Amino acid sequence: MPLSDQEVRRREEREELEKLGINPYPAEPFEINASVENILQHYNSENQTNKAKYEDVSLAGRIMSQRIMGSASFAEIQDATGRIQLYIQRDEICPEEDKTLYNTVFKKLLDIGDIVGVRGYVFTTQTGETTIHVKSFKLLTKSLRPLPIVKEAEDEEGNMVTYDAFADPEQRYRQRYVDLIVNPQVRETFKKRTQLVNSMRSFLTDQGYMEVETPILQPLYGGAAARPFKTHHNTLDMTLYLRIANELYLKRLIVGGFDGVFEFAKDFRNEGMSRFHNPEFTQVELYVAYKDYNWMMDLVEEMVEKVAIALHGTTEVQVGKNIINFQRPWKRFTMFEAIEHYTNIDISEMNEQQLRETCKKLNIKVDDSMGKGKLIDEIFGEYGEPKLIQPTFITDYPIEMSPLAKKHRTKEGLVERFEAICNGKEICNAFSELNDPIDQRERFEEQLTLGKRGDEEAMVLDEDFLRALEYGMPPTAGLGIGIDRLSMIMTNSQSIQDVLFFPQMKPEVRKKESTDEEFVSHGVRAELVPILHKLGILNTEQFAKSSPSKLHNDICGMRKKMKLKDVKNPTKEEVAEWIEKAQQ
RNA sequence: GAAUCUGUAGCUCAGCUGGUAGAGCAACGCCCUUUUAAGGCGUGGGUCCUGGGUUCGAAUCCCAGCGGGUUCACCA
Repeated sequence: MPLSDQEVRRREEREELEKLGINPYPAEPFEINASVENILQHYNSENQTNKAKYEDVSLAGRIMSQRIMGSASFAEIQDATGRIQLYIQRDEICPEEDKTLYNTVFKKLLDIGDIVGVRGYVFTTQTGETTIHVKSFKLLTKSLRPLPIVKEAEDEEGNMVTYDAFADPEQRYRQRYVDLIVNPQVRETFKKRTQLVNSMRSFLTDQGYMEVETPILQPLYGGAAARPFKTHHNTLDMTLYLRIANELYLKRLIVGGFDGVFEFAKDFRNEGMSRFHNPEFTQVELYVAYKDYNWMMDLVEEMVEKVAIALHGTTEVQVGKNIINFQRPWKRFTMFEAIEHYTNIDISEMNEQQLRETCKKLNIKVDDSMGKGKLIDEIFGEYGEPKLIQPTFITDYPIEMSPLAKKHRTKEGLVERFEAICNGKEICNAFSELNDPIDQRERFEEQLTLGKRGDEEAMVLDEDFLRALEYGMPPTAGLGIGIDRLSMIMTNSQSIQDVLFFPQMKPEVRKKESTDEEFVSHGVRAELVPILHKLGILNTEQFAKSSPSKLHNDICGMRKKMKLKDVKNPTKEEVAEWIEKAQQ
C-alpha cells in the first residue's frame, strides 16, 4: 500500500533530524529518576521541603498531545504509569541565538507518538495541573505511523467522557500495541491479570507446593475431553499433540514422590471459538497428596477470596450487572440437588433411557453418541449453570463424565468431583483423583467405547500413565482453574479476547505487491506505475486480468486526478500490448 | 454453520426517499508565554470494501462476493 501523506511526512522528518545531527534512534540509555504516577500522587501533598525532591526529575515516555504556541508550548507524555503535562519555553530550551531546537526540532520534527526523555522541575499551573517545566529534552525514538487520537475530558457533571475512542475490536486485537498505548483501561486489565497469577503463585508457593513444568508436546493427549492440535516431529518421525491438559503428567510427579505440585499451563484445544473459548488458554493445575476433594474446596475458597482482595481490596467484585461476593464459605450443592432445585425433577435414580426422555421433555437436543453422564451434563449445563451467579460448588458428578475421578466413598454411580461455578460459568474443576489402576483402566476402556459411538472427545488410553498408577499414587486431590475465565470475572471483561494480549484471529488478508521492475518488464513506463498503485493494481496477476479499454480509461482518469501533467497518457493499443505480455 | 448489523479521510463518524463527497480530531501554514477535548484564520487529504446490474446519473437502489462485529449453534 502507498504511504499516507502523514507517513511520508514523518519519514521526511526523520531525515531532517539526521541532517541536524540528531539520531532518531539513539543507542545510549536515558537515565530516569521519576515516574508519572509517583509525581502525580505525591507532589501536591508534599510540604515545601519535600517538594524540593521534584526540582530535578528525569522521565521518559511517548508524546500524546501537543499544544504549540509562539514561544511556549504544552505537551503531554505518557510513561508506563500514566500521563503528565509538559511545559516548554523557547528561550529556556534555546538560551542562545539559535532557536532551532525549539522552533524546528520540538515544534516541527516531533509528533504525537514519538518517544522522548525530559528533564526539568515539577510545578503547578494556574489551572491547577501538575506539570513538568522542561529544561531539556531528548528524542529517544521517532514514530513513523500516526496513532489514533483518543481524547478524554470531564463533562459538566464531572464524568470522564472519551472522544474518538479506538474501539474497533478487530484493530484493537490485531494491533494490541496500539490498544495498549491509547486505551489506559486495557493496560489496567492486563495488570490485574498478572496480579491474579502472582497472588495465586505466591499462595501456592507459601503452602509449600512446588511449581513445575511438564511437556507441551505430548505423544498422547489426555487429562481432558477435547480435540487436539496435531503436529509432527521430523527426527523421530512421529505424531505429537499439543497438550489439552497436563493432568496426567502432574500425577506422574505425585507418583514420583512430590506431595504438592502445580503448573501454570498453556493448553490447546482444537474447538470452536467464542467469547469464552480461545484455542490456547491458561490453566493452573494443582495436585496434593493425602488430601481429598472436600479439602480442595476449602483451598479454592481461600485462594480465590485472597485473589479478589489482592485485586480489589474487597471480596466483592462488580461483573456486568451483578456484584459477586467471593467471601467464604461458598454455597455447596450436589449436582442432583442443583438440577432438582432448578427443574423440580429428581434424576438421581434415572437410567439412560429415562434421562433421554427427560432431556426431550426439557427441550434439550440429544443424539445417540451421548451416554448417561453427557445427558446429565446437558441438563445441568442448560438449567443449572447459567443461573449460578454467586460462587457455588457443585459436587458429586456422575461417573460416566469423569473418567479420572475417584468413585464416591458412599454414593453409587457418582464420583468425588466438584466444579466452582461463578457468573454462570465454570471457573474450576477438581476431584479426589482416581488412583486405582484397575479401575482407571476400565474407565479408559469405557471412554474407548464412547469414542466408537462417535464421541470425538472421548479420552484415549495412556499405558504409561496406567503403569505409573500401578506403582502406586497416594490418595490425591487435584484441581484445575481456568485463568482466563477467572480473569474475565475479576476484570469485568465480556470476552476472553479482552484478557488475552493476543487472541487468536483469522489471518490478515494482505495483497501481494509486485516490484516496479516487474511492471516495467511488461512494457509499462516506470512513471505510470504509481498510477497503477493508486488504482489498486498492486501485482502483475491483477494487471493481467484487467480489461484493456477499462484500464486505459482508468489510467488516463487517474493521471488527471493526480495532476501528473508531465506524464504522457498511454494509448489504448499500448495498454493492450502490456496486458497481453503480462498474460504470457 | 445460521441470523443480524456493518465497511465513507490517519482516527471517530454524518451523508434521508439516487443529482459535483462532509464534520470533529489528527496533519500542513500563519497568529498566540500557563492552555484544558486550548483558541482563531487558512490549506491539503477519499478506488465511498470489491465485482456486476438498474439509471442520463449510484456512497445511496438490486445481485454476488470479501472483510469485520454481535448473538446463536458447536464447546467438560
